[in-house]
Amino acid sequence: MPNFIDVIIPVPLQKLFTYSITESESSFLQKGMRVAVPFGKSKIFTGIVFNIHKQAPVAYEAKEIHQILDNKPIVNNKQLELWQWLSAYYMCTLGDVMRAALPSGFILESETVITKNNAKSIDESHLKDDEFLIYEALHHQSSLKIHDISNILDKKNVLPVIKTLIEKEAIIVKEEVYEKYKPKLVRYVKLHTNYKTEKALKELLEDLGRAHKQKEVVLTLFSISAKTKKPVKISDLSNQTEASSAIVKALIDKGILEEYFIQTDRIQYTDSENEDSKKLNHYQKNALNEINTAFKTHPVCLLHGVTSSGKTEVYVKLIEAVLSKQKQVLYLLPEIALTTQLVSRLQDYFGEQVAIYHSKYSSHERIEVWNNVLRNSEKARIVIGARSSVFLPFNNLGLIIVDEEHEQSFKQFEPAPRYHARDTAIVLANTHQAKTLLGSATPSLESYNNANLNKYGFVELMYRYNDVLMPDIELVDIKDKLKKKRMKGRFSDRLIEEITETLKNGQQVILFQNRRGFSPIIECKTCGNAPQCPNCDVSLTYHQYRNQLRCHYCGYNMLMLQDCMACGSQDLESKGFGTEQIEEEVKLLFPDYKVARMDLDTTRGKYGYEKIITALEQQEIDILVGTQMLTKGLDFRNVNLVGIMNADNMLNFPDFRAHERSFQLMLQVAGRAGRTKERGKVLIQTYNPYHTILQQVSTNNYKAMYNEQMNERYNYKYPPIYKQIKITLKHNDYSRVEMASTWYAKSLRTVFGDYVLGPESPPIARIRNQFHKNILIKIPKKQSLSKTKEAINKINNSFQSVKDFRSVRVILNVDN
DNA sequence: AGCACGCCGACT
DNA sequence: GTCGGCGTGCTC
Repeated sequence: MPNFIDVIIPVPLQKLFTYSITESESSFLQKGMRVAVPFGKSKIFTGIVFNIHKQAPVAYEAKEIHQILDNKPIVNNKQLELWQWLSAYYMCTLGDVMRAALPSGFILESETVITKNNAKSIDESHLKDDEFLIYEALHHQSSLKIHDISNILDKKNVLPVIKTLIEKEAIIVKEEVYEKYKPKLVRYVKLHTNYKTEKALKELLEDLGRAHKQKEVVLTLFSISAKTKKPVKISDLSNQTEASSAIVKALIDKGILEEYFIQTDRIQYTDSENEDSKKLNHYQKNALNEINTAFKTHPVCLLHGVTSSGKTEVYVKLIEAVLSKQKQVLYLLPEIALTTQLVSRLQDYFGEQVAIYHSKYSSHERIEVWNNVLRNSEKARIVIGARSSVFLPFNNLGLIIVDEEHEQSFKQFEPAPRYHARDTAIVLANTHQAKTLLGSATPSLESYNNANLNKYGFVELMYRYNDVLMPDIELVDIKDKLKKKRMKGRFSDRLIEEITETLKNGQQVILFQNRRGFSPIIECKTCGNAPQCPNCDVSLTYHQYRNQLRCHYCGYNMLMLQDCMACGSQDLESKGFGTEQIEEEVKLLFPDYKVARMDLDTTRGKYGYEKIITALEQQEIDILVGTQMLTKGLDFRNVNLVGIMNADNMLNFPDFRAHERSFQLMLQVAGRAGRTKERGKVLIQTYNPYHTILQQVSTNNYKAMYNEQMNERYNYKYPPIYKQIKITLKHNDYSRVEMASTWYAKSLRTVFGDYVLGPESPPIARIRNQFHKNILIKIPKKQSLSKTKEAINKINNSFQSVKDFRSVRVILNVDN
């Protein structure tokens, strides 16, 4: 009886694909192994085995698989369960989930390799120019890839040329699959076994008498191995002898030395001294007990702990308890918080058992972490990671901690799956019967609401460690200051006073500027024209450090203009409020102090972020100007003043969560001030000091914010009162999206009536030359989510079958 | 998503 | 006359 497998292919198709396998393959293969399969006309893709069965497909003949890629499953059943949930809940394909879940090194794709057909001699004069160029190149190189050919011919569409060459039987093409992951091998040397005897050794050293360098290398090898009693790395050897690798190589070639390889992990953790975890204070102990009690009745618990309350120590105790039961722990953090002190703190406690997983890691490093988790290895009992670490192959998870639970960046927006890592983590924990702890100083309305409804357990930790007082928060009315002429640029007299005072005391200052959407733009003073991005409906922003105008949406850039594009006037003015401007102004106001800036531009590169942090810690920086990045998990002893340059631009952001987010952001930044005995100071500059959010921030009144915002959400039917799905349609032809979105919304209204909003053009209607339209579906609590999605899918299918609409891209975003 | 097939404009 | 543009349809 024939055997078959259903396979997930990493393409956005809502289908599994069936391939036929042999009897022996069927006894070897297991769910979760990778197979290389032919897909389409010529390509070979990596698929994950989802099902093994004997039901032959009826409508087509199944192809045979190309190759089995694993000995053991690399994805376990619990993960496949989670993948199915993700694909259903977030309305994307299993292929989308697979792409996001696996480190890219696991997903092999075939490459077309071209070689010369030696079986046939070709009259080169019959070849056209392009054909000749390729044929000629094959004389020098035995094989070429598509990419090489594009380079040789200097064009991108090379397939027709290859086709004619095949017809002329000049070349042969085949598909080759490369394993992308290669274990890292380190080169070691030892003396060749021929010279193991003392006599042979003596002769060797005599022979080398005149080759001083080589003799030195051999002697150094002896001394290193005598000292360390360990294998000797080639790199160490050539470092210590200052001999070039050529000399070592010569010795290897002569057969005097022998090289060999040992496989190592790319990520190595050196410091093996583990610290004991700290003793908890009274409040922390209480919190820990309450969490444990909550876990008895609730799978999820929310920990509302103010900044500096010592949440981390509580986490550490919880982790210790789970580890002692031989279970795994996942510690989720927003991406930007991952490069900070917190990670090293956890490593101090748990040493080698900590593995880190995030986007700055190379694909190879991620595969190593993946394999360690899969094997439940000692090296990855605790994974600290960004949102994608919910995809790791845990098999015995005991606890998930979602720190900074309120962070919006846990939700992925592009590409699909548009999942929320916090919510996914809860589902993941459930499949393992594990517990989830959500921690935040400013919980999301969603989680706080769930705690209020008793869906989650709830624990508060409202006392700062060592009884440090909450910073004193002062609102500065810049409208009033402007009227009274008490502003110097963007700085009010109050802010300048406080900065001066703080610096005088030898303390540091952080200035926060939320740049989002309010970067400096250039405006002509004569005609008011501001240069626009040719691909998007936004003004270009000015970047001083490269003297460029850039678009934040598509990356378009041009050299800074000398004169206005519209009227030619040279009177150009930079408007707006970026970190660069602030930095410039601070430097002028406080020329005797060191000023640094921290934003996307200055933290590029693997260690850019760390460098600035370290400089601040070492007090090489007096004033740090920065964006959101400043808010995450940083603990600076000597910062006593935080200035928020302009609170209004975040409050006025067009998003239903803008107020909630402003509150969270401002309190988080405020938390950076005064973490030691002395009480910190926070100044918030605003045009509207009577804004309720600002009042709530200044009194640190989370509950007031929660109640008021929930009221708003109720009135305007927003989450968490209603569930929400956003549908975005994109096309480069405006009238086409217009028509398509009207049709789409109308169909939705036949099912959901008034719960459909739109279509509406977003504030930035065109990005990368694509026009956007948004439709919003509100889903009341009592309405079935799965039925709703079913209906949407149905409408989506009929939409796709309208010819004119097929080219319109549709993006479904659940819980946006 | 890729990739092939197929039908219309700007070049030798 | 061809080269190459991208609309349309399919992938086990």
